[in-house]
Amino acid sequence: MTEPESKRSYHHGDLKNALLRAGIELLEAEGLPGLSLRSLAAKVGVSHTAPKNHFGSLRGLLTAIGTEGFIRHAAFMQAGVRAAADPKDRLMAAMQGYVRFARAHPHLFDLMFSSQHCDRTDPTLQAAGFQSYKILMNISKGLDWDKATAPGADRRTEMMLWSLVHGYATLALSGQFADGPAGGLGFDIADIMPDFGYRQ
Amino acid sequence: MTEPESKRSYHHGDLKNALLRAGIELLEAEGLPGLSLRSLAAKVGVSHTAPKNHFGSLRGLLTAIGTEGFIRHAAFMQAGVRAAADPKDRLMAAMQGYVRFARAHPHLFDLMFSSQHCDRTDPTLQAAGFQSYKILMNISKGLDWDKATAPGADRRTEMMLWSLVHGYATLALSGQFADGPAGGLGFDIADIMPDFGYRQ
DNA sequence: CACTGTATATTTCCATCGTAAATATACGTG
DNA sequence: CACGTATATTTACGATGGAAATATACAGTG
Repeated sequence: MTEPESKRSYHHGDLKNALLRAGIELLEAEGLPGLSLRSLAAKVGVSHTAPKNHFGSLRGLLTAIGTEGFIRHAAFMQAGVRAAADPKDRLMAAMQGYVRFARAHPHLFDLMFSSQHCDRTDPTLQAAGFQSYKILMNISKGLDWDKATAPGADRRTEMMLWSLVHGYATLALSGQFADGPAGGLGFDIADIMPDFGYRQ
Repeated sequence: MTEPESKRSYHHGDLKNALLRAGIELLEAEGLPGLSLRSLAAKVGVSHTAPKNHFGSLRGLLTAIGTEGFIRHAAFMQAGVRAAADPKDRLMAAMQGYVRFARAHPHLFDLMFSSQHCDRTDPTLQAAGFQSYKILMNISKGLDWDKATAPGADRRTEMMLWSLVHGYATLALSGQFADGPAGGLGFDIADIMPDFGYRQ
């Protein structure tokens, strides 16, 4: 009774959001190959060209889904950060949130960073991505390491931490840590994070 | 006159290698979307179903290309390593080779790590990937950091370094470092690598 | 209320794609 | 030479994203 879920005859009324929600569901259930304009339209109950009015093209739809992905991604990072008081704990919480999201929503995570499927020049997508980055940005301020006094230290620190956690998440998802000599599994992001200190 | 490049009538003679070479060319020239069985077959001058005899399917072809990618990737890493005598220099050379390859062959690099397009259970692909990993493995031995005495220290060190360099390469390729507040560019992998020491 | 412009959705059509099945051709081995 | 097999081709099919023309409903304006 709160939402207009009733069947409209011709005009859907909330197609854009419905496509987004159903699109994410399809993506997480069947992966990217299962998410076609036609299968999505069928799931929502519209013609396969209806999405074009709202997203322009498949690429546009995927970009919108990627944007929503970054919003949820930021929420995962922020989750443990609030509770932590110590800078070190906040950093660890953000990193673990990053990885936790990747593990919980692997297909969405892949899509978000795929310039293959997303239009990375889209301002909305960029803005959403920056929200995630900003969390790491705030948390990495004051981190002490050998380049903390070099020119552009803050930017360096952000890039170093982001690279580390993103690489870990990516490699873990693609099963890269599993092969190797005898299975490299069993190590969390916390186990491979240098124990940086904080100054001030 | 060394290679049998002459026109054969029906049987190509060296189709498998020809498809691999032309496939990599197509990939680097037009990206993954441009590399279709049909466009590739046309480029080589055979029917679009000919590749099936050698690779089974498109996925099989892409997996073979990914394998070749790892071989070249390992060569890029190894390139600077030989010349360097100091452990630190060798580590830096390997890392820079990793990034240099990603920058020089972005589409190939993407494909190699894409479980979307490659069959990651393929033994040949896994073996090739492990060759790259082994270079980093040898070089990271003896690296000194706060987890160098923890259980499974070697494995931790490998994963930490691999995550760092792979994350950097991936994020750099997807243009992720470029957006943010005012463009995060201008920092090489050397600029964001903690200055680890070596023991012994 | 009637009229009209616009946003939304459908229908139809097309080029491209990967794959399967049946067929053709050449090679190698006896 | 003959025969089996590896290699290529031809033909056909279902699925996909997109373009274009058409239909339907909505929102103002008179």
